[in-house]
Amino acid sequence: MKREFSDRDISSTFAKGMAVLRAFDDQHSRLSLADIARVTGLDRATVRRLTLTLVHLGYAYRDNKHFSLSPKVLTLAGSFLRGHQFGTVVQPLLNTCAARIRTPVSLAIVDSGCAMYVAQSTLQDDDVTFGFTVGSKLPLLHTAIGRALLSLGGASWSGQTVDTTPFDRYTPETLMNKKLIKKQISVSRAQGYAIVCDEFEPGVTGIAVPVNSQGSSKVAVGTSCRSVEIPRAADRRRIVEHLSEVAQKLTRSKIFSDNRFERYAHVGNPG
Amino acid sequence: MKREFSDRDISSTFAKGMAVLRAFDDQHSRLSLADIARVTGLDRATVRRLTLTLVHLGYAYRDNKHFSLSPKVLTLAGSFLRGHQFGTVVQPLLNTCAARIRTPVSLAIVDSGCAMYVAQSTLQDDDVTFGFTVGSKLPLLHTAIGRALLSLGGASWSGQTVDTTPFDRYTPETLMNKKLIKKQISVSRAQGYAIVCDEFEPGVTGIAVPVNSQGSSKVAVGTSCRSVEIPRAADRRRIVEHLSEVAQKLTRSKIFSDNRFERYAHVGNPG
DNA sequence: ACCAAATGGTCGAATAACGCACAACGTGCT
DNA sequence: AGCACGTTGTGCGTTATTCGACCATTTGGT
Repeated sequence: MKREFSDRDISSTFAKGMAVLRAFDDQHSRLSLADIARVTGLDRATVRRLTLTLVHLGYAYRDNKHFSLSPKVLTLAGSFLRGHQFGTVVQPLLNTCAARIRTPVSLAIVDSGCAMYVAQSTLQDDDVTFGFTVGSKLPLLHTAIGRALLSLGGASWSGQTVDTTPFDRYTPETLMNKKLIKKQISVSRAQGYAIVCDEFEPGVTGIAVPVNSQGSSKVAVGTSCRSVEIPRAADRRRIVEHLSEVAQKLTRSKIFSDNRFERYAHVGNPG
Repeated sequence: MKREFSDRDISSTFAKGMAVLRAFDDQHSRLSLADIARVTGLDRATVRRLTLTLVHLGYAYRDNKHFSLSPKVLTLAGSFLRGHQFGTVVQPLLNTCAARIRTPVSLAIVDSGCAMYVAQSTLQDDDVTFGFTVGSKLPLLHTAIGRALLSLGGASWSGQTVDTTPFDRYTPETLMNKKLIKKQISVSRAQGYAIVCDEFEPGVTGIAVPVNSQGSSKVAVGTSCRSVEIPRAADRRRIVEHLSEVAQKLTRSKIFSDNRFERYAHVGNPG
């Protein structure tokens, strides 16, 4: 019989297991087997086996008939973070920048149609918290950091992304016209930074700067603050300058450059 | 034929896939297929299929004959963090505490014989960085946060852990005598905090406080600073007080309480 | 208390994955 | 070159996993 999905080089069992892992998200941190089966669309018996495997390996806990992720999943993220020197290089850069501009600074990349935070320096003594963590996803089209990411890469790519990415009206200010969004992205590309007011969260303004990563990976660094707190152009310029400094240092650090991200297989074989 | 490993309720394929994921650690962020096979002890053909599956799903990148984790693995951690309200509750607590005591504050749990960081507030404008991130693992026996964790749970458990956990001599100050380590743990248990000088990193002192989680999960909050910077007992007391305040607030927040962590399967079936 | 719907667990036939053995290729060494 | 070595890729028989169906219990409604 034929395999319905892909070649022999891909293990559907493992793929299903990862789907089970991903079934746990922000809103659904406690799931029953039936829940997981519904979310993933997999057979219930299969879900049961895979979930019990997860418990057996220590990546999930069981509470009678509910399951939840265990902290052990953090080890996977930690390997990535330290392997790419986030602890020693990236985090200090974000920290000092956040201290200077007095707002939380985040680093994001593009992941499957979203901007995803990969590092963050929250402000100390900050009463406001947006609740974002490493791994948080934000819309690409209606956040400053998203538009900074879109301004990397050519206009054809960003235009295509704008055309194909669905989005909601998050606030009354959300730009719904794709043409206007593209215009804003090209403005951001020209001026070297993106600023978005109240389009995603009411009363919150984001400012972000793309990181020129010398390669094809798309990285941006940005910050958020209350819209009322950046009235003057001088303040904005100061923030942009500090973010740009971080972006430059990241570029020079080569952490994101060349073939560490996104590049697939650049063979250099003679012949 | 018999199964060599466990029942029908566990999928060895999925378990092997997770082993491949874990093969990538701090030191080895770029691995070839043969490397992965060696590290995991799995068959090379199997490793090849599982790794290609990982690439197919977007959790890993391929660079000709080397593989590395992709940022997508952070989504798994993010689900855990936000699902347990780390962004909204835990992080602000750590941030304000770090600002008050002016040293980085971390939250750790016990994970397979180690203390593992699950949250952290690095100090802004800090020139020193230990390079730890979420998911970092530290020894349980020779760090303050580890001994704070050991002071939770009974003396029998901590004693057994001390007896069975292998360790190295990290510095000249590292306590090598298990009896003395147990003594230190019981001192920590009595006084409500742990302090460890120079035993893991030379010149670095750690102070940590256990979080009474009302359940069986083991959580602790701690900080590190240069040993020369905490000469006076008053300073230490101040740090301990602030850490204890965080611990109390975490206890009251119930994030770690009852059966969210560590509890396994308390079945209530009659008969 | 009753039934209906949903859930967790189990079994067997169909199917997918494993692990072995072998081939192809690139690399370094004498 | 020639050889030894390490690595990636591929077939095939054996083994494990899946999927559907079937109970046993639980849950919720009236």
